Amino acid sequence: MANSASGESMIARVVRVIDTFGVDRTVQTASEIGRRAGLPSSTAHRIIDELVDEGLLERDLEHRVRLGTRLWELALRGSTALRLRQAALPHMESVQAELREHTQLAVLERDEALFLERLSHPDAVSNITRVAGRLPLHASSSGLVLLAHADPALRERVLEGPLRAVGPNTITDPAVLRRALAEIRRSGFVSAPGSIEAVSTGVAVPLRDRGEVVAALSVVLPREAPVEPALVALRDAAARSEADLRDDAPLTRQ
Amino acid sequence: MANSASGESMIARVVRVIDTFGVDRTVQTASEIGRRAGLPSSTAHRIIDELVDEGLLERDLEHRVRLGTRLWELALRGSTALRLRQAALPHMESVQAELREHTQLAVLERDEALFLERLSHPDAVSNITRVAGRLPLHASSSGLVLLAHADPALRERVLEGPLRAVGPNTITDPAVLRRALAEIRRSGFVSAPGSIEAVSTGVAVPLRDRGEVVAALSVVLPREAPVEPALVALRDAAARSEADLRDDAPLTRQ
DNA sequence: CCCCATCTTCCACTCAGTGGAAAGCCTTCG
DNA sequence: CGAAGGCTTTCCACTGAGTGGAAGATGGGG
Repeated sequence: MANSASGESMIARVVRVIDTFGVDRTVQTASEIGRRAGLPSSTAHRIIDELVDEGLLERDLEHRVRLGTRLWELALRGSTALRLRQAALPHMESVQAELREHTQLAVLERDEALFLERLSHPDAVSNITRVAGRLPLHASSSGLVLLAHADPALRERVLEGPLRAVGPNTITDPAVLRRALAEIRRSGFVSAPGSIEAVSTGVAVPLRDRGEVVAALSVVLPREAPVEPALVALRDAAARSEADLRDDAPLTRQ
Repeated sequence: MANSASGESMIARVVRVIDTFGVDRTVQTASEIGRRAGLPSSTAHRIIDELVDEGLLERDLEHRVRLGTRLWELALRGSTALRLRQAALPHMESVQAELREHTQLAVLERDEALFLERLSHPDAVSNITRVAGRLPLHASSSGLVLLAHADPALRERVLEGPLRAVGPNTITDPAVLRRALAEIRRSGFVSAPGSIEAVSTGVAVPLRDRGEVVAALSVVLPREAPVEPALVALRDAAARSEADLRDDAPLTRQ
């Protein structure tokens, strides 16, 4: 029966195929991919064959399939994510060298925080954040900063939605969250002890491009560590990153 | 007329659309994308609309189109590129801090070197390498290492192809290149003064995963700088990165 | 040797996708 | 202020890219 019984498009199917891969699932057989993507086996094989031909997926000698390097290249080369990371990375390195803690860069993706970069430090407290990983907006310091400066319609949707606890101190009361977000906008930063894990405090500041908040820069401190030095370092790093974004702007203005 | 007059697939068209973006072209109108991808305007608009719906592209309020953050996420989350970068990044930072020079990580992509990471240093000499950028294999220190350890069939194709000069000292004689590659395999590193730019020397070593060369780790030094300290630092970084890859392996063994 | 999972090939069938045409919108320029 | 040009949106008759079940091949493990 052609085309698909469900009426879905080829693009939707390709996204579902690529979406089956994750940090914890970097290699699969074509049959596994098909099952996870909800596709008949012969259809899955055909689509995967073509993605391999285009370099978006790669097959090894045992027929196992991985995401292709070409896909990585296409997705990064002209991306906002790369530009943000390039601008922020040297300054994140400075923060991390000075504070000896995890340092992170996140952006808003739909209704979650997506982490573009995470410089881990062996001295630092345990932290679940992953590069290309997501966390709920209300349950991470980065997410709180992004939510505070987000489009009001999105903010209201998040405030109305379920606010599930992730850590022992995750804010789950909408009224409390609303006040916290207002305070973040006023003060320009957040310090969130225990929002994700009991032993740590996330500290985050906004990173702006032409006045708009485009990312959040954060560190993860031990729970009782003083916040002020981290805040100073983060604000400095954000300011320098913003300057680099401005310097870079003519290049991207096509 | 349906389907396409050229008989090409939807996947091929989507790749052509995304391929129109690059470091020097991060924002375009849908009409520009269509022209560059060789698609009729209405077809281009329709494909772009759907890619936007899936988050692979994003449209701003002026109808300009960028690569989507969702595409970045899908391409990175389960990718070999991310895994290699995560393993290597802390050690690249150490190399860069010690040597105060550009530090790079590259993989083989078809018949070129693709740069996964590049830690730039303000003190360092000028360098054209870009993250998600490519260089010919024979014309960069990273590329030479990757080529030395590549599949023999690929190596022969490169040796037979035109070997264009990129810098003043790029090797363009196949016999000379063949000997250089053999020496790299013997010695385990390359020092390539002027292969890209007159003022600099690239030094690169292989990075292995389960015995196979999966990447090249390199630094770019001033032309007359001593190579030995850089080589020691790179070898150490490669060894530590390889250890981190081994530690990480159970996670990715699904 | 059997079982099971994966992969490959086939093919009748059909609707996702096509692209030219027309019209609307917006910006720039004279 | 109107014209020009480029972009975007909508329409729709048309059709081949894409479908998925069936059958068979392959290979690993018990």
